[in-house]
Amino acid sequence: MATEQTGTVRTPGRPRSEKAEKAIIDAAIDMIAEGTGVAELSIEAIAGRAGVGKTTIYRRWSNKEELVVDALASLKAPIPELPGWSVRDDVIRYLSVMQQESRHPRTRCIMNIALSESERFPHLAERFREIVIRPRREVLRAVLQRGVASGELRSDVDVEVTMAALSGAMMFFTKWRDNDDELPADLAERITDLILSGLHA
Amino acid sequence: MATEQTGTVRTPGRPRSEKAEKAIIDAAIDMIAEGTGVAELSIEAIAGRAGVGKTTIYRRWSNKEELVVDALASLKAPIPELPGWSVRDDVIRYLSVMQQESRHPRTRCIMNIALSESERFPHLAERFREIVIRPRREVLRAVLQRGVASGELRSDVDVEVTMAALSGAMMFFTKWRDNDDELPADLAERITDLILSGLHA
Amino acid sequence: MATEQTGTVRTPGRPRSEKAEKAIIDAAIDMIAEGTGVAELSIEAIAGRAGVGKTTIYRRWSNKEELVVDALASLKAPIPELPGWSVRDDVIRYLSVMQQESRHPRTRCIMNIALSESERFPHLAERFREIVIRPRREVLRAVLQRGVASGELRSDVDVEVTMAALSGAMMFFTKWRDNDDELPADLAERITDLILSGLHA
Amino acid sequence: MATEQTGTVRTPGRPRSEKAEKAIIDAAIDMIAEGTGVAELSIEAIAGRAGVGKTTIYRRWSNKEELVVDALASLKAPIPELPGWSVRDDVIRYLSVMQQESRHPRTRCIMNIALSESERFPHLAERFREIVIRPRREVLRAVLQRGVASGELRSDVDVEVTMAALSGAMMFFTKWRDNDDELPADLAERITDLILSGLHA
DNA sequence: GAGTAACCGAGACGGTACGTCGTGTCTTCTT
DNA sequence: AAGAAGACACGACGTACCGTCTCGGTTACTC
Repeated sequence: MATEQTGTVRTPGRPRSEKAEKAIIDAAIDMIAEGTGVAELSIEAIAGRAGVGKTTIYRRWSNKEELVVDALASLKAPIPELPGWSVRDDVIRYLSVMQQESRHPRTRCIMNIALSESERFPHLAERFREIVIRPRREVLRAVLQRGVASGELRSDVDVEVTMAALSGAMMFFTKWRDNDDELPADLAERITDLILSGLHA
Repeated sequence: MATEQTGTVRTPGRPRSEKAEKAIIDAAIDMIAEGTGVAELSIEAIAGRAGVGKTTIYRRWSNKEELVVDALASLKAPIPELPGWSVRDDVIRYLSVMQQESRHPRTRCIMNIALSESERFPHLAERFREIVIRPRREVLRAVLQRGVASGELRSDVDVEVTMAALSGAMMFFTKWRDNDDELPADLAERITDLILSGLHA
Repeated sequence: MATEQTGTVRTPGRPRSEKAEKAIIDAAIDMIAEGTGVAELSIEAIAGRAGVGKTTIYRRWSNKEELVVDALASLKAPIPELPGWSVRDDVIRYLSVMQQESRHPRTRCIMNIALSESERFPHLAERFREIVIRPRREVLRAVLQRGVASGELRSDVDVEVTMAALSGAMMFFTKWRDNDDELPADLAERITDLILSGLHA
Repeated sequence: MATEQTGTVRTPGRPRSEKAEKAIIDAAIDMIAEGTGVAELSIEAIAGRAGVGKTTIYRRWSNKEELVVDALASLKAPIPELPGWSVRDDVIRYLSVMQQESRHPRTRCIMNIALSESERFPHLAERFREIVIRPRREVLRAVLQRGVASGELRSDVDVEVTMAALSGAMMFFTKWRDNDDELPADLAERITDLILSGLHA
């Protein structure tokens, strides 16, 4: 939320309508999800679609950025659950889910917004890091650390760089391959095997 | 160029001024390089700075996108030259240059524009792939293939995925690390050693 | 007013600023009065001088015409008061005032606009007829009818044509005489005597 | 013509195309006659319709005004011929023709342009006076002077004012009557009788 | 018959104004 | 005091003409 509620003291006057808040966020998300470019995602259009006055939006968020940040937060994609049988299996599953998600329209939208607007709106990048990147990184780090602990991976593995290599390889391949190249079905496996090949104990 | 010249037939009327074209591109680049966000990069501002009428811009490019694409093309960052002594040295140098470039303001701007606008403007991503990604990929691929040929790398190395892992690790680390983490000085080495460790013959 | 208020029902939302409306009209009048041709009387210039956004103008008037019509209406030149001693005296006075007015810059401007734009903007002619021509015609008609009633004029006088002859003679002489001819000082008397000479009882 | 030919000395170079000149004037007249407002009568539109470059127009006339003036000149409405039987008959015929003309579309256009643009373009008024007003005035003056000479009119008639009263009455009635009033069929007779009534010897 | 000089059409040039749209702020009445 | 409605000043959008300027090509006269 853009405006914090200080303590539990009840402010005087009419309380803010939660319905309005929801309608605004929903309208914003709908428009993002419909592929409306971020350029066309005007405050006026959101207000119109939400059936809400512009004031009601600006009372809550002072920028389009802050609104988008909050809309983004409500889209929190589910974090993959990993069975934990082996490092290789877990990493493959992690990357597979990542690849799958990149096809799902809603996730695509989050990614697009996050990537395309993060430069314009620094808060947005920060928030994206916080709600999308960090939780996933925790999951992946846990997998690798478990592998070190279990002796499946060498004890001197550079965990941070390994994570970057795994996620980065998938993202780079997905986004910057030549358009006419198709995305290999076994990409997750190939990345995993390549990177883990030197890390086994 | 936005308008192609079909053959050598001369169109009637006054030819378009190359000077104006250059002034427009230069103005656009300057504004991008000064950190002017793409949002503030208005056609009117470009026209004003270039000392040119708006019509002269719209006569050549029908969109801000097309103009930015062409401006981008003229920014072609230099491709790193690699000494070729060993795969490890060349890859480290390649990644180091990549890391250095990401600090240089002009390159930063290209990257920012390319990343942030590529979703809004599909042509832009395509052009960026063509003039920035592809040439660098060729260089890196040559290094790896030379390594395979010389026996420095195993003969069954998955070259494409390796390239993605190398570049992706660097990009991911650079862009999505936590803000308070500092970028390690020996990042290029660490990435290289991690990924090549399993690939040596 | 461009937009009529139907009844007393209050429209929702912020009401239109009467101050802005006045500033716009004033700016338009000032520019007209300063001799700014109607061609140079651009909406942007009016907005600038009135310290008002263009939208605020277009919200009220959809055309330059409608704005000019309303500006004109607010310029209503004063109608001459006639002492009523005799038809001849009153008519002479009426025509003299008409001649005087044609020299006063503000009245000149109304006339110029009305004459020069009435063909382009039909509403303008209608409005001019209504607020300038008609009231004066009433005054003049009253004079002539009083003359008939008092026996000063013949009872079969063609009042409408007489009025047209009086006003028309003055206008025609004023506008279409050769440029090097000077306007005679006793023009009002000469016209009056000429036309009334055949109408005395 | 806007540019004068000094003497008969032949200027060097290719002579100006009379065909182009005619095409330009014709295009302008056509557009005026079609009721195209003077505002829409753009130089570019004239050039386009005439199949001529803009330069060819600007080489001959430096303004839209000068072009319109020349176009106007080529529209010279025919001067009424008067049988000369009696002053009354001639004046009635003169005014009738004037009234008829005001209905003919081409004449209407001349009038409209002349009236509506004469304030913006002073040359235009001057030219209109010269080619339309003055010749007609000569005809009318001749009629009145012949009447004085023949004894039909009093010898002290104020000829100039009489002419203004006759023409002015007709113009005023035609232009400024209330819209719902119809133009009386016998208007020319009524004006004539009214004004001449006091002038008979 | 080769120059030469002004013409021709086409159309690009730097400008100015157009009328529309979205921004973030404000002002009104209603809940 | 928050709600919706909508007006406010501002500024960019993309379009249309303005009057000027190049282009390659076309006449007509002069040498």
